[in-house]
Amino acid sequence: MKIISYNINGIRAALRKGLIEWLRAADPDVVCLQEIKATPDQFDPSVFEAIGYKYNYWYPAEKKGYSGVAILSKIEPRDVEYGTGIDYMDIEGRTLRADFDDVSVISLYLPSGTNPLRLEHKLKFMADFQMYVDQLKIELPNLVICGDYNICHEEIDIHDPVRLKNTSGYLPVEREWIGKFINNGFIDSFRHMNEDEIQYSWWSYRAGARQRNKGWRIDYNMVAEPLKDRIKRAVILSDAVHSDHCPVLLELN
DNA sequence: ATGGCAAGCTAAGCTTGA
Repeated sequence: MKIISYNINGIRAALRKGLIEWLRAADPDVVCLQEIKATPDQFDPSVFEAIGYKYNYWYPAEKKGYSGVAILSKIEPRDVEYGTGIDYMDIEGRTLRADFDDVSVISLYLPSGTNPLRLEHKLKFMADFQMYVDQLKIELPNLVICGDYNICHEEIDIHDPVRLKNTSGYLPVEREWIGKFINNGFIDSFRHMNEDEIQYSWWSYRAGARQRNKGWRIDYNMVAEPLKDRIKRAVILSDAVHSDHCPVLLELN
C-alpha cells in the first residue's frame, strides 16, 4: 500500500497548479490531504474520481477557507470516522480516519502555534490528540498517522536549530511531545529509513526560502509499532510544487 | 531584529500560516 500525505495549502490553488497530473503520475493508493481550505462544493471532487480515487472523503472546517483535511483512496475503506469526537478539535476539520482491512490511516493537521494567541490551543490539541490515539490503538493497533504535525523533532529536521529554538514548531515542549509520541508506539517512517538524511517538507514562501533550502521537516507518516516490519519505503517528494509544503510518501508491504 | 509571500476571505484590506 502506497500512501502520500500532502499539505496542499488550498485545494483550489493546488488544482490550478497541476495537482491532478502530479498525483496521477505518483499513483499512490491512499492520499491524506491537509489544509484543503474549501468545502467540496467549492471545487469539483470528480477530478479525483477520474484518476482512480473513487473513494474520497472531505472534512472541512466550519470557518470558510480555513484548515480542513481529506482522504482519497483507490481502495474502499470499511469505515470512515470524521474527527475525534472532541468538539473544539472537530470544528476546525483537523483529523479524518479511514479504516482499511489491515491498516487504519489518519489524515492529521495539527494547529500552528506561531501566533502566540494559539500556542496554548496547539499544546492542548497535542495532549488531547495523544489521549485519542492511546484509546484508539487498543481497538486499531495497525495505525498510520499521516500529516502536518507542525513540529520539527530533532536538530537535523530544521535548517537553523539555534536561531529557531524559541520559535513555535521547534520549541522544547513541542519537540518533547513528538519524542514521547514516538516512544509511545510510533515510528517516524522517514527517519527510520533515512537516518542521516537532511530533508525538509516545508519552506516559507518568503525570502526565497525553498530555493535556498531553508526548510523544516514537519510532515510525517507515523507508523504504529506493529506495522514496523512492513515499512518498505519512506521518502520526501520535494519535486511537487503545488504548496509551501511538499508531499511525504510511505510504502507498506 | 525585522520583514519578506501566498491563499482565501470579501470587495481594499484583513486573517492565517510556521
